[in-house]
Amino acid sequence: MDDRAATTLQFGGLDELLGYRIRRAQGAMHRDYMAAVTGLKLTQKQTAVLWLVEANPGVGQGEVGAALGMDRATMMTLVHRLEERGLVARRRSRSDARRRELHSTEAGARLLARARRRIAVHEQRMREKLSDSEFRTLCSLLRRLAG
Amino acid sequence: MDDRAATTLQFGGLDELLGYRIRRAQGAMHRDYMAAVTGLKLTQKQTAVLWLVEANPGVGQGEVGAALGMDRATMMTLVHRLEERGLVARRRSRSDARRRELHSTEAGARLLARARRRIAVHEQRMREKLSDSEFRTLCSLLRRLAG
DNA sequence: TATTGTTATACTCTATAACTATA
DNA sequence: TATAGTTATAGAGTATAACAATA
Repeated sequence: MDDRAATTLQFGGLDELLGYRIRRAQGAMHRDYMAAVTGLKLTQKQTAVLWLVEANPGVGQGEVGAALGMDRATMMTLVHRLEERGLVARRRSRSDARRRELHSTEAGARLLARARRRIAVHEQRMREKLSDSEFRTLCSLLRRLAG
Repeated sequence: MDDRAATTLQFGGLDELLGYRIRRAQGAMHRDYMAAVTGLKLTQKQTAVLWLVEANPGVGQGEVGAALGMDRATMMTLVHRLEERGLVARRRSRSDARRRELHSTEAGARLLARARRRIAVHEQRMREKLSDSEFRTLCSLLRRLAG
């Protein structure tokens, strides 16, 4: 018999903080995401980079980083790993030699296609927790918060 | 002159994913949080642990981890660091020697009090982006998503 | 056998600072 | 001078597996 296990945990207001609520929701999304893409070895961030590179062939490394809220050094780590795995290619820009243009490789495109199908299932599973209208409201509020 | 910089980045649907929207919002919250608690050396997670320990003196390490969505090993890393810094104390439970009861130290309580004041400002700043009613809606939807 | 904590290990994200090359 | 990328370094969160102690 354990008194403590039976006792409800007091949150002392922690669970009323926006920061806490978002962190928990992101944690739940992350775990479901990881389960959904098992075996593909693609994190949320890596997928986002691949996704943007495929949608914007030749996009600058820094632009992708800025779009995803990462600084240059963080972006380097990510792109370096993707390049090592042959999922993206880096090319020097002809118009500005400082730039590195990112391109999706065939392997990258194939892997992204597989990931997309898995993510669709994952998104569907999470969205089922809300109505369509609630989903739109949530997205809109999250966008305002991030902006 | 750079064509690319002038061109709007195509998101190709990425920004319509719930996973993406939450990640971006969490990123924004995290950056604002870190700016708010500058100098205290307390991450969101560390603060959450301190907060729960203070609200539940003698709480089990595993319970805190479960409440925050962390597994035992992850929790160990966190508690270990807090203990090293003298912010929490670990004691063997008398009723169940497997358990470790967590207690806040004076230094931990003092630091948490300072953090709380900073976090209140941070929360206020972020909440200003929404109306009161929107804030409540957002919290409720996030809770559903995490549950 | 099941549970709690622990350790070792590994990977990812994150950022700062200093550096190179280019504009 | 300013910008884009790079490298080195460091801290933090995350999880898996194997292990010890205890129930």
